[in-house]
Amino acid sequence: MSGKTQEKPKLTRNQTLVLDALAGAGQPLGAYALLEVLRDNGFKAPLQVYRALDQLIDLKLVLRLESLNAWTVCCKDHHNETPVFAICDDCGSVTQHFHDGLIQNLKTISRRNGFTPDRSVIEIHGQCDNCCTDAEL
Amino acid sequence: MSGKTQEKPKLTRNQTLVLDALAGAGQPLGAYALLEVLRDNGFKAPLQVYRALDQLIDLKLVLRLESLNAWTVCCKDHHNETPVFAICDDCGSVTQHFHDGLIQNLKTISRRNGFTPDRSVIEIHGQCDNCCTDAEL
DNA sequence: TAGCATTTGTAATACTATAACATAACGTTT
DNA sequence: AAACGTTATGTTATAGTATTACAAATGCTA
Repeated sequence: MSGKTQEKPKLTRNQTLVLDALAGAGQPLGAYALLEVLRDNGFKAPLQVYRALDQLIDLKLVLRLESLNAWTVCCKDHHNETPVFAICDDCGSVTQHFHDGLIQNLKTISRRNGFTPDRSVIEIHGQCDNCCTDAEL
Repeated sequence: MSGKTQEKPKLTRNQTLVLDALAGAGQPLGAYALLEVLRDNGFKAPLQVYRALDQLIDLKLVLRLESLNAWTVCCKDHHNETPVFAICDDCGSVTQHFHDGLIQNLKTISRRNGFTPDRSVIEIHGQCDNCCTDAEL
């Protein structure tokens, strides 16, 4: 408990359950995987998951990985920055990275083309350190 | 015509049909939209579309828009570069852009984290020039 | 507590993608 | 041309992902 963690503007029960499930998983989960995880908590239908996810995304607490059809918790202290996801296609691990220059380049591309950016999807697929090392053996 | 257009290493019938349908659409199409377009040409099942798309992607003639579940033709003369897609959430128009610096940024992020990149997804959502102008009225 | 907005529950359905298996077309070697 | 392996195709069924529609419950606020 360091300082002020007033991120949560009082989440509802379902939102809290979904957020905790994602945080506990340590990796992105699909909607139906979340549903299975939360059955013990009374979840019975996909919509309960999808609704909570939509709201958590609005609150910038959760991010969607478009190329995986999955969701993950937003990186602490970076709730207003666009993340770059590095997705290992071998082991499924996903890491988040932040790079100001890259975001500036996206803005430059947008401006040059008269495009008004709202949100960006940046996902690198490949192999993580562990899996590369394994492959060398 | 102009010069050597030896891009096509002899496409099969279904591949040609799908590629032409995408090129003719002028915007990304979903798999089932393609299926409808190609029913007159004998297409009857989604798999015919998905298989042709997979092959065209391998040939780098078609690209998938992950956040739209749709596909579009690869920009001429850029078949080996990673595109940045600008997607208008109002009118659905999609444009492709190429930016070396941005790709370098992705490589830098990867290298710093011991990640070996294979393919990247870069999609900006927002409003295109036309739709921004309309909104100002 | 009455009224209104938001959240939740539930069932049904729509949309997207793949598995499994049979058949046909193609290329190459004899 | 016949035999073979390979690739492409056709077809049905099914798996995986997401939304619509409507009813019921909850929470806020006047």
